[in-house]
Amino acid sequence: MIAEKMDAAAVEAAELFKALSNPGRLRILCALVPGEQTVGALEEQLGASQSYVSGQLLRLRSEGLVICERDGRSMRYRLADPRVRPMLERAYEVFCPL
Amino acid sequence: MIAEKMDAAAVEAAELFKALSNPGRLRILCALVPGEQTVGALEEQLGASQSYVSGQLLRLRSEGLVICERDGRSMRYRLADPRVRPMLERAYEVFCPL
DNA sequence: CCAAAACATTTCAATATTGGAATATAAATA
DNA sequence: TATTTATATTCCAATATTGAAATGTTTTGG
Repeated sequence: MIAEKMDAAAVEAAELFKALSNPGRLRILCALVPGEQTVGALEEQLGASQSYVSGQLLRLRSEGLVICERDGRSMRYRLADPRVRPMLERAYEVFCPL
Repeated sequence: MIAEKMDAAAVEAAELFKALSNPGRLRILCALVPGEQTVGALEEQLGASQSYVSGQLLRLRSEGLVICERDGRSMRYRLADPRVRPMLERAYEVFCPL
C-alpha cells in the first residue's frame, strides 16, 4: 500500500517541522542559510544567551540538521540537511513577503 | 530595526510549523489539500480513531488552519489558511520525490 | 603553564503535548 | 420520538519541551 510510504514520509517531515517549530531554532537555521556562522555571531543576531544558542545548536546537531567544525577557538556551524534549505526558502516567501 | 520584523515572522512561522509537527495532523492537512473531506473519510485514510481525528481537527480549527461546515450528519473540513498549502506543496516535493 | 575566550553540557522547574478512554451532542431515520 | 450515525468534547497520565542558571571543557595568547 502507498499509505505506508505516506506515513513514513509524514513521520520524517513532522520531525523536521518540529525542529522548525521554535522561533529561536528557526532563526538560527535561517541565519545559516547564507552560510557558516560562529556561535558568537548567532548569539548577537538572535540577542540570545550563549547557553541558549549553544543548547539549540546541540539539539540541531543531534538531529543532523547542522554540523560544526572548529576554527581556532570558535566553532563554525553550517546547514547539513539538504531538506532544510528548500523548506526555509518557501517559508521565507510565505511569511516575509516583499 | 528589521530584527523585530524577522522575529515576529519567526514566531508566526514557528506556530505553523508546530501545527505541522505531528504526523497525524500533517496527514490530515495533506489529505485536505485536494479538497474537502469528511471526518469519517479522514479516519479511514489515516487509520486512526474517531476521537483522535476529531481532536486534531478541533485543534487545527482553533488555530484557524481549517474550517468546517455541516453537511447532513457529516462535517466537511477544508483548509482555511492560505499559508498552509504552499508549505505542504514544498514538503511534498522534498519528502515525496518522484 | 595560566588566564581568558569561546563553547558545551547538565540540571531543573514550569509548562505543553500526546493519544486513549469515556462521555456528550446533533441530525437523520424508522 | 427512540435509535443510530457522525462528530465533538472532556479528562487524564505519561512524556516532551522550554529556557535559565550553573558549571565544565577546549583552545589560544602571554
